[in-house]
Amino acid sequence: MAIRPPTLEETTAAENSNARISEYESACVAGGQGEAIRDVLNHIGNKWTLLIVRALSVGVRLRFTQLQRHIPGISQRMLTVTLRHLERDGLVRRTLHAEVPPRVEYELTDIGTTLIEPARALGSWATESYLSVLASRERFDATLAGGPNHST
Amino acid sequence: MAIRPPTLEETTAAENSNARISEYESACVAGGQGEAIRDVLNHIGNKWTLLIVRALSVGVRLRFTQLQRHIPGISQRMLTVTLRHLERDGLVRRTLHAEVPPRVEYELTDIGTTLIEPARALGSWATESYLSVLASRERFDATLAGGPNHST
DNA sequence: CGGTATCCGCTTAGATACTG
DNA sequence: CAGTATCTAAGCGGATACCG
Repeated sequence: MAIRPPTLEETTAAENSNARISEYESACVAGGQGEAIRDVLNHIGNKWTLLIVRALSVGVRLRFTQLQRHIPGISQRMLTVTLRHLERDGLVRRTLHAEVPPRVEYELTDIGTTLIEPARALGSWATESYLSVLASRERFDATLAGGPNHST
Repeated sequence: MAIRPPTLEETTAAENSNARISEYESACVAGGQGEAIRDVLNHIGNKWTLLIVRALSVGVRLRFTQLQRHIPGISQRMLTVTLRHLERDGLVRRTLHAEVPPRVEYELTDIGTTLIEPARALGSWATESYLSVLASRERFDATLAGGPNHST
């Protein structure tokens, strides 16, 4: 795919002749990246998915209870649900060993492994920008303390 | 930060001596990246944020209505709400021109600009993996059609 | 051990109507 | 033009209890 953001000129042109839509834009909407991005974000944007991926990203298979220890605060239910979603999407492989007591192990699939890099990039960004974001929020909230009208 | 995933040996060691927690793990939980990641994901993981960032990533200031045209399907309300969040977090700058009719322009801040790369990485991953994910879902749903018990 | 089932509250997002 | 206000439905996530 050779999709790239439009240049300034293209953007301006698209704005002026309101009817035309650039390749970039059409790629961002329903048929193209928009749907994929939104669909993917609906899954990896939830509370636990990236944390599970990070836990599995070391490349070793982990059992249910091990995962739970790796992700403090997650409930049994949410761990099950999130793992199920990841398995359904083909990002995580679940292996049930028919023993007593049962043993279930989880690992990233090949596709799941390709998520590690983007996820780490995002995680790094989050870590590096977090202080700045927190500071900005404080400033914003302090400024708006008086009026409900944003621009007053 | 010199945080890196633990090696296999470290992980195994951590599992065995259940009490110890590796640097990587502690960085992933509440005090460290976990909070930042979750907080950030709560914002950028919603339905529209990344689409807005992408629209603004071309580096040109866009007006409210222009943004709305760039992101088909977004409602006035959701555009307002999402932009407000981005502004509060210091990722987007809002400029109100005191004219009649009013003109408001939005652009990425410096920090907002640093989000472009991770966002694009994630977007690319989404686009490239989407077909595979969809296929996996179909397989998963077809296999489970019979029984509610996952492992049966 | 590794789940499932149920209930319930909170947040998100869409539709609609109104405004400086 | 660029919002705000209100209402509502759906989804996400937590707590608890029970099961193979």
